[in-house]
Amino acid sequence: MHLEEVAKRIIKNFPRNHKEKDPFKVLITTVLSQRSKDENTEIAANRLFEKYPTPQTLLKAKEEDLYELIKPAGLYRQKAKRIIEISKIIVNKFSGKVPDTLEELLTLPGVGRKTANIVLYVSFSKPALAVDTHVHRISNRLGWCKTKNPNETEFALMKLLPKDLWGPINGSMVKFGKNVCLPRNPKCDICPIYDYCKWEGKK
DNA sequence: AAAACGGGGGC
DNA sequence: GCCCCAGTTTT
Repeated sequence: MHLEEVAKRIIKNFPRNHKEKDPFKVLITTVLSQRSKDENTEIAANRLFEKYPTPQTLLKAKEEDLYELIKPAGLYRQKAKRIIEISKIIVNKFSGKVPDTLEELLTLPGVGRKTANIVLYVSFSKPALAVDTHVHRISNRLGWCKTKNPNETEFALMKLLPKDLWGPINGSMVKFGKNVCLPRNPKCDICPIYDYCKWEGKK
């Protein structure tokens, strides 16, 4: 089976729907999600947006006030500082709109390639690969690439897959990574692409 | 390339 | 206590 067909099978088996598309909420939620579990991220994001739904409202927020709201996501001091700073830059430099290019997004504090690419794909429907540890690990396990870090994986996957698959395969791989292709004890017995995996460690 | 950053929650 | 968690920044 061709690599592209395997990718499509992953996408079919682990579909990912992004309900929220508002660029500001996607951006801030993704910053909150860094080094944090989904459930806790969601609690933090809901509490934050209930009080501060836009960058304009966040301009007046006190850092200490954000601590309590976003605490469940962890690293709350650092994140509170970044969220306020991001809001300032968006309002003052980008006329209140989240920028829609990789270069501009990367100028925001706490926004790296992974976070920027999520915004590009989810909110602006642009082809983008947000390569995190899951996508990195799985791409290498499958034998799609031999890369040292997520950055290299991003460029490897861009060459391997057509643009219209970048966003979908990314999200689906994360889901796959959390449900089946786990870092430590992968559930190879229920893996839908077991036959196409070149990993020596597979069981 | 590696270390620092710096916290909640589960076990 | 120790580990993981859709990372980013600094050294």
